[in-house]
Amino acid sequence: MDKSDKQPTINDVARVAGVSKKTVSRVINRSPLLKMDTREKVEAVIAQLGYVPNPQARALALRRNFLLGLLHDNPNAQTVLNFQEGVLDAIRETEFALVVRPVDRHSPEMLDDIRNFLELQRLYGVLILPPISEDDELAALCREMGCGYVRMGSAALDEAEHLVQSNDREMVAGVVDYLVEQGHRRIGLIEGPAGFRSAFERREGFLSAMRRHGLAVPDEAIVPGKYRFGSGVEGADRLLRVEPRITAVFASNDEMAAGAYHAARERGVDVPRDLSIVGFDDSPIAAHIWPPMTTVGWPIREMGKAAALKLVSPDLAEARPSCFPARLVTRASVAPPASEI
Amino acid sequence: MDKSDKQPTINDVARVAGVSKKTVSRVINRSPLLKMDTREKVEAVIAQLGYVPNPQARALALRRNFLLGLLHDNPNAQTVLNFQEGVLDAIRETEFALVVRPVDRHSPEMLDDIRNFLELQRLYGVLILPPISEDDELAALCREMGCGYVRMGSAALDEAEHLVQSNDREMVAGVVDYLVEQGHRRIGLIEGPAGFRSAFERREGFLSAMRRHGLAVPDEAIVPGKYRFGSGVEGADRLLRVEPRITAVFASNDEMAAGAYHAARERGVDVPRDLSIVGFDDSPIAAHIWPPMTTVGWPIREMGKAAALKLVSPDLAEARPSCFPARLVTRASVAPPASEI
DNA sequence: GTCTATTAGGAAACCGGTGTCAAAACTTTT
DNA sequence: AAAAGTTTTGACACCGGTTTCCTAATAGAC
Repeated sequence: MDKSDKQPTINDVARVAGVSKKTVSRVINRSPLLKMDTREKVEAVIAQLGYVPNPQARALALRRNFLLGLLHDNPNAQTVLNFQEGVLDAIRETEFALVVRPVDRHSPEMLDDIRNFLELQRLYGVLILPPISEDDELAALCREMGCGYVRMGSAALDEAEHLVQSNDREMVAGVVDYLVEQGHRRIGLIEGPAGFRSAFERREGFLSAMRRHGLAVPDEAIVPGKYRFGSGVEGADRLLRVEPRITAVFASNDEMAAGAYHAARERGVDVPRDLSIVGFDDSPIAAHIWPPMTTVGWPIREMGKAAALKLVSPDLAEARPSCFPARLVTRASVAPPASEI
Repeated sequence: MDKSDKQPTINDVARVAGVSKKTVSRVINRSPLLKMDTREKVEAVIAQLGYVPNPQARALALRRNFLLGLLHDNPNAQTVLNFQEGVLDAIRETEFALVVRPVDRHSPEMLDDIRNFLELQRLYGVLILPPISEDDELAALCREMGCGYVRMGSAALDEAEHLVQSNDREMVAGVVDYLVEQGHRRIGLIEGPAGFRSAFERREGFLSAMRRHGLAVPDEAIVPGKYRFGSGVEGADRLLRVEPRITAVFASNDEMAAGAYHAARERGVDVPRDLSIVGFDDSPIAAHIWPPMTTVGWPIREMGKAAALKLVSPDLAEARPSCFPARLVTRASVAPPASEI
C-alpha cells in the first residue's frame, strides 16, 4: 500500500495527486476557493495514502498548538475524571488533545511550576478546576502568559472566561428547604475550608435559607471542615455533642459527609433515624455508603464539555449557558427527626 | 526587557550572543563539544532573554514529540488519578507532558478510535491501564503504529514492555491466609469479569491458597462479578444464602466489596461480626466505609512513575523492578467468625 | 474572437528547531 | 615555524506544514 513504512506527508500527497503542497493544504483546511474536481482528486489520494497531517508541523506553522491543559488539585478523583470525560466529549473528532497537570496548592512554588509548565508546553488554553480555579493569581498568570483559560467554579466570579457553574448557594438553600420540610429544625453545617469560594457559597446558601425559615443557627451548629474525610469525622463529632440535639447535618462535600457517617457510627447514632446527613458532589461514595447518601449532584461532565467548548470555539459556546444547575439526589440518609415524632 | 511581546526564539538568542543557531542548540542539548566560555555566554543570554525552546519546533525537527498518552477505561477514578500522579512524578522537570484518553472498552469502534487518536497525535508512547491493558489487540495496534507502550497489569503477560505489577495472585493468597488465620474456613469469592487477567489471577490466588489450607470451595461459594458496585451487591446476596453459612468474603475489588457491605446491611448481617469482607485496590471507599475495610493496596503511584520511566528512559528504568508488591491493608472489616466462637 | 474579472493553483519563504559536514580555531608535534 | 591533529563553530538543508504573492486558467462581457 504505502511505498514505505513512514507516514505519508503533504508532499507525498501533492506528488501523487499531481498538485502543489498548497493545494493539498487548501483541501485539508477546507478552503472554499478550490474547484470541486481538484478537491475530490486530492481527497481520493489522501484517503488512498492514509495521510494524516502532522500536528507538530501544523502547530509550528500556525504558531499555536492543539493542546488543552487541565489544571487541578482536586480531592475528588471522580469529579476530575468526569470533567475529563466532558472535555473529551467536546474535543473528540478534533485535533485537540487534553494534557493533565495536577498541581499542589500547598506548594509555595505552585505558581512558578505552572509558569514553567505553560512556558514549556505553550498550551492553547487551560481548564482550571476548583478549588485552585478560585486562585486569582493563577488566572492572572494565564492572562500574562497569553494562555486562554476557563475556570470552573461556584458562581460569583464574574469574568467572561469563567464558566460559572452550580448555583451552589441556591442548591444548598434547597437542601435546607428539604430538611425543614422533613421536619428538621436544628440543622448543623460542616463548612468547607476558609478561603474557598465554594465553601463560602454553600455556607451562605445554608444561612440564608435557615434565616428564611426563621430557624436559629447557634455558633456551635457550624463547624469548620477541610473537605476531607477526617475533618468530617471531627466536625460531626462536635456537632453530635451540641445540646439540644442537632437532628440533621449538611456537609459541604460528600467526603466530609462520609466522615459524618463515621462519627455517627462511632457514637452509636443511627443514620438517618437519629441523624440525617446530606452531602454535596454526588461522588461514588455517596451511592455506595450505607445508607445511601442524599446529596447534591452537579453535571460535571456537561460542564467539562462546555468549558472546553468555550476555549476551543468561543463563538459556538457563547450561546450555551455558563451556569449549570445542580440537583438534589434523594437517597436514604434523610428521615424525619425521631425526636420530633 | 524583551524587545517585543513575543517569546524569544533561538535566532534571537543566537543574534544577541553573537553565535550561530546551532551553537545555541548545542547549549540547549548539553552537547559536550562546547568551549566552557561559549556555553556560559550563551546561557547568560538565554537567562537574560528568558528563552524557552519551542516544543513544537523541536518535535518537528526531531520527528518525535514529547507527549505521553494515558489510555484507560478504569472504573476506579482514584487509581487513574494516582497513576497520573506517578507519571507526573517521572516527567516533572522534563519536556514531556501527559495527555489522557479515556476509552470505551465496550464500543465496537474502540480500536479504530484509538488508531485515529494515535495517528493524529503521534504520541511518543502510551501507558495503558487495566483493564484494557489486557487487550492484546490494542498492544498490537501500538506496535503497528510504531508507538511505544507500557502496559500495567496483573503479572503474567511476559513482554518486556509490560510493566508487570502486583503479584495479585500471591497477594490474594495472602488474604486467604489472613482469613484462615482469623479462624475462617468457609470463604466466598466474588470474582471479577471473565476475560480479565486480574480477575483470573485473583481467582487463582484464592483457589490455590484454599487448596493449600485444605479447605473446600463449593461451586456456590464463587460468584461472578463485574467489578461494579451492583454486581457486588448481587454476588454477596447470593453468597449470604449459601448453607452452611459463609463467614468471610473476598471481593476482587473494593467497589464490589462495598456492594457486599450493602447486601449485608440489607439482610441485617453485621460486618464484621457475622461476615468478614476483604476488598482489593485500597480505594478511598475502603477507608471511608463503615466499618473501614480491610483490603489490598498496591503502590499505584510508584507504578505510574516506573511505567513512565520505562517509556521515556528505558535505560534508566531497566534497573527498576517491574513487579511491585501489593500489601494487605488491615482495617476493621475482618473479625474471627462469630459462629465458631 | 478578444478583453477583462475572477478564480484556481503554484513557487518560495517561513515557523523554530536539529543534523550534516566542512571550515576555523586552537594544540601539539616535529 | 610549519605541519598535523583535534576541538569548536557555523552554513545550509531539512522536518511538514502554512502564508504570501503571483501567474495561469477559466468564465463572462462585449
